Parts: sequence; C-alpha cells; structure tokens
Amino acid sequence: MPWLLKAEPDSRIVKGVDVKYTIDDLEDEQVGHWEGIRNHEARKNLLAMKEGDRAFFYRSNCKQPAIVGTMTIDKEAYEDHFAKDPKHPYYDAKHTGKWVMVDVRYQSHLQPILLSELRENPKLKDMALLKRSRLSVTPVTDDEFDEILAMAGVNPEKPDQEASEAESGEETKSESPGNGTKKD
DNA sequence: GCCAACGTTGGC
DNA sequence: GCCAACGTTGGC
Repeated sequence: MPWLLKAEPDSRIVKGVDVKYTIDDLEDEQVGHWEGIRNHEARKNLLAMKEGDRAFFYRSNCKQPAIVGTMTIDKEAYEDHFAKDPKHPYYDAKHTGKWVMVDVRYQSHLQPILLSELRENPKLKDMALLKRSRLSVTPVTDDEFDEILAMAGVNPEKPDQEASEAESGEETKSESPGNGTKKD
C-alpha cells in the first residue's frame, strides 16, 4: 500500500535542534530515517509499511503545503531510539522504547501538488490526508497515488520517467504535459 | 467512564 | 497570529 509522510521544510528549533527536513535533504542522503513519529495511529501506519512500498513526501506547516516528491520504504519499522535520548527533540519520557521509525529511499522530485489542488480533485475527496489533517503518516490508495502522479504530469506506467522529468526540469515545466484528464 | 481543560498540529 | 480539529490529561 502507498503512503504519505509529512515533513516540515521551514526551520523550527526544538530543544536546540532544527527539525526541518526537505525533499532536497532526502535526495542528498538518498536514504533517510523517518524518526520522531509520536502518535499512535501514525505509529500503526509505520508498522504496516512493507519494504518497497511507494510513498509521497509531503511538506507541511509552511506557506504552500504540497506533495513534492516520491520515495520508497527502504527499511520496515524498527525502534526509534531517539525516543530514549533525553537530549533529543523527540525524546518521550513516557513511552520510551515503544516508538518506531522506518527508513525511506529517495525516488524523485515531483512538480509540487498543492494541498489546495488536492482538495479540488473530486477523485481525492476521501484521501486520509484531507480527512485526517493532523495525522502525519497516512495511507494512500493505489488509485489516489496514480491520480496524484497524473496531476504531477507523470505517467504512472512509466515511473522511471518521473525522475528524469523532474530533474532535467526544463522541457516539462508546463502545467499539464499531455494529460488531457484535468478536471475543472 | 465521562468530560472539561489544556496542548499540539497545521492550514489559513 | 488565529483558530479548528483532535489528542491527552486529570478530576470526579
């Protein structure tokens, strides 16, 4: 099952540590830890992730909240040791040892799909992201995933195109590159 | 176990 | 900065 994971692109200092994390950061490191999830339902979703699952990178708590890239689950849920470190921003004195994290692997940048655009698409009206706005790890259906890729101008049947399209940037910056399916 | 008070998330 | 949604806490 595909997933959506939120991260904050703007600097925010928690216990002296900047918690910002962007799709560019993930691209730089290729494989990143998704630590700091401190909500039971989000935890349940982390535990349900399987290696190889597709996921969206969502930027939240910023001017233009949006889906900005894709990644895959690289390592299934394991103990989030940051919960045990009293000096860490994600320390949780109460639930030490029960929280988990996954590793994610960078796949591609997408032309950002704004939250407002997601809301406008009737095919996405049941998205967990929209219904459970405060949940930072949500499931995405296969149909929703493909629909969003289409909104980003990516052919879901040729996912290898998405990397080259988004990276080379130049030739595919137009609004709807050849998909005549845009509603309105 | 109910619910009011309070804290946090995150869009606007 | 405001506030709606919603999770958590604690009194009873």
